[in-house]
Amino acid sequence: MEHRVPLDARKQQILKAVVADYTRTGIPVGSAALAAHLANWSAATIRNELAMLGEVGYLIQPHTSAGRVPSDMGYRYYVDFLMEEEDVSAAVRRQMEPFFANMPGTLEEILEVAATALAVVTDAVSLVTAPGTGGSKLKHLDLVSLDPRHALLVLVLEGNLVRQQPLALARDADQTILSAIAAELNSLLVGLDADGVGGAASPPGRNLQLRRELIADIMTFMKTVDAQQDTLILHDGVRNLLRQPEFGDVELLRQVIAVVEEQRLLSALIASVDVDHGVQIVIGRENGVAELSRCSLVLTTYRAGVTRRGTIGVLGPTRMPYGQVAPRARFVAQRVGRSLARILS
Amino acid sequence: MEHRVPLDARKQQILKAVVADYTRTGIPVGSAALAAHLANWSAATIRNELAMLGEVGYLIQPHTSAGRVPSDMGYRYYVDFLMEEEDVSAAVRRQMEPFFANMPGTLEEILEVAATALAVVTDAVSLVTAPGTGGSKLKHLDLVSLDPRHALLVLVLEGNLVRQQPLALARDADQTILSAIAAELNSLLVGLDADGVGGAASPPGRNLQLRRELIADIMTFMKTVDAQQDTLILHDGVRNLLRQPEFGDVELLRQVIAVVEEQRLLSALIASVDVDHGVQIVIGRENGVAELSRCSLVLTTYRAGVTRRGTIGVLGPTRMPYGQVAPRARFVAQRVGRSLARILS
DNA sequence: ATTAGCACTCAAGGCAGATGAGTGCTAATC
DNA sequence: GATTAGCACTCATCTGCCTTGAGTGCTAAT
Repeated sequence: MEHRVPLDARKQQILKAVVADYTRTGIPVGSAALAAHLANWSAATIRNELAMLGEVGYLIQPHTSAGRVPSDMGYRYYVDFLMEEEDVSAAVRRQMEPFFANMPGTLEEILEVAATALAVVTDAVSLVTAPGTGGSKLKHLDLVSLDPRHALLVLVLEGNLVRQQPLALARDADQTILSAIAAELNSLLVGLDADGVGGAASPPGRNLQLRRELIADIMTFMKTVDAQQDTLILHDGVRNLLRQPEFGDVELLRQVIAVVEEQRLLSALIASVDVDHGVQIVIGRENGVAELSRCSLVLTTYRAGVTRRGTIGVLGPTRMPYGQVAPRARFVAQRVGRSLARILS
Repeated sequence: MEHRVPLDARKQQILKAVVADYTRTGIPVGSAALAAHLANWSAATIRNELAMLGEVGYLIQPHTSAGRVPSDMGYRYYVDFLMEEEDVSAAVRRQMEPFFANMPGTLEEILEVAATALAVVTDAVSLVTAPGTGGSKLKHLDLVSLDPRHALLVLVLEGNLVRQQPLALARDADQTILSAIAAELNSLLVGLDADGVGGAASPPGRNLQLRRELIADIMTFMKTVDAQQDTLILHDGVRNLLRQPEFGDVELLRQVIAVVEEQRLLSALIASVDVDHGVQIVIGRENGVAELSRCSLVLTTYRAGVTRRGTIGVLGPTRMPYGQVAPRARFVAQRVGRSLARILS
């Protein structure tokens, strides 16, 4: 189990063929099948090479009389050195068309549509996180009177993210008062992030106490928004997993679905994605989550405005057509970025 | 296959015992097991009764040498006449506590939490629809300048539903102008529903053209919100299905999950729920969706404010402890109603 | 009307042998 | 020295066969 043993050209070609074949059929591939593909060498030669690839840990033999299957390490080598990305075919673009055609107007809806589209064209589970707000700045605020002692705080944050929160007021205030205060606070706070809001000092005058408390409330709420935005993960396409033969074992499947539905483990995993190095592929056990040891992740990021980024990706069986999935994920990420550019300032 | 054949007391008792046993174990129940429970009669007597219950269609025998399983009709009789609802136990309440304890502030989040809690305590898939807005009224609006030709329209609707939409403006307008217009429109439109907004006439004065177009935009957007709100269905707990032995067949499971994820069929089904007749139970084939023929639905409604209602329910295998699931669904629906009452005006 | 007794049915599980895909090794070939 | 044909060997999978036992329906006794 050496680390990244270099391979000569023939071994590379054979490894690549094994991955290709196994990805397509899902059954361990033997020397005869390979010899048919790679006409240059006989089955016997290939058998020798297979044995060596097995020794260095790139291939696994489920049992003595079976063919070979790529190990996690084998996939890693494949992905790093051998994989060729296919262009996103016209057929696939057409398949996604209906989703993108009437792209809706709000952030959440766009992400949802993207998740669905990506799930459809990758035959796996798609994962989409909302763009982190990472200390996003206040763009506008409003106060709506609910009753004399309660108001609804509405914030418009950088990126046209709208969030609302009901607040208890320290003293009675009707809509007229609230509107006046909102106007004052707008001129005071717009352009600041949560910390900036916390440090802002309301000038003396009418309703000082009330304004001070509202500023504190606004800061708290902005921090909450910043925090929660990062953890939201949409997903779609769980149904696709059920078609994969490797999940014929229902217990295995249950664990995977549990991880996807419960999100906790997933968000940790996704948080570790390197920022925008194209597509990042996490293979099998590399992900460190025991329940996902038979799964791989293909992750990329999309841009939401100038500074913010979200993650978009795919969770599927380790036996996945990486060469197709990666460009499709990137494609959807780009479309999302473009759609967001339309609705974000 | 008569319709709703009446049963004498003993047959009722036996049917009830069959349902109870089968629900617990998941394996067809035979005369011996029943004789142990119902000490009054011997296995032979029970065998006779089972045969008769089979003839009228309440029980099914998977094969000659197997015990009996309730048919959809059998479950229907059970649910209508024999079922006893269990109180929601202290243990279950405790299980839900953490979810309800820090109930969040927005509608979507509350529904999401409810879905999770219900899935956990029913061991099935929970379904939650947002409350229909059904012509909800405008409570407040705001306009935020994005750039001279674009503004973000923010609506606060009855029930503190906040929705936003970017708009293209007919002519340049900065934040000062927009704020002034927003104030005017507020006094003009607040309290009206989509149709009312459409019929409102802006008084002559500055920016009349702009105000008119904005009113049209607002009406269109309100209609969109009304429409989309009704179709949203949250779900959680797909993982629970995988534990049920009846879904050992992966293909069957795939169909169910596909229906849940794709929503179309589901929303039609849920839309047919009678308004607030307590809990409604749809058993097996009754639901009319072929893919869900082995599933049942337990549906109820929650109140959101005075007039609005949403649906909350459970999708699980036909073999489901209806006597437990129904009260738990009702319980969660009540808690949702109460939480919404807090955040809705 | 109920029930004990019994022959009968049939799914499920275990076992033995056949099948065949695929291997590793050896010896021949280029 | 590298390649390859040949071949014995391994072992999962499939098949058919048998056993087991749960559960039945029927008959005759209570």
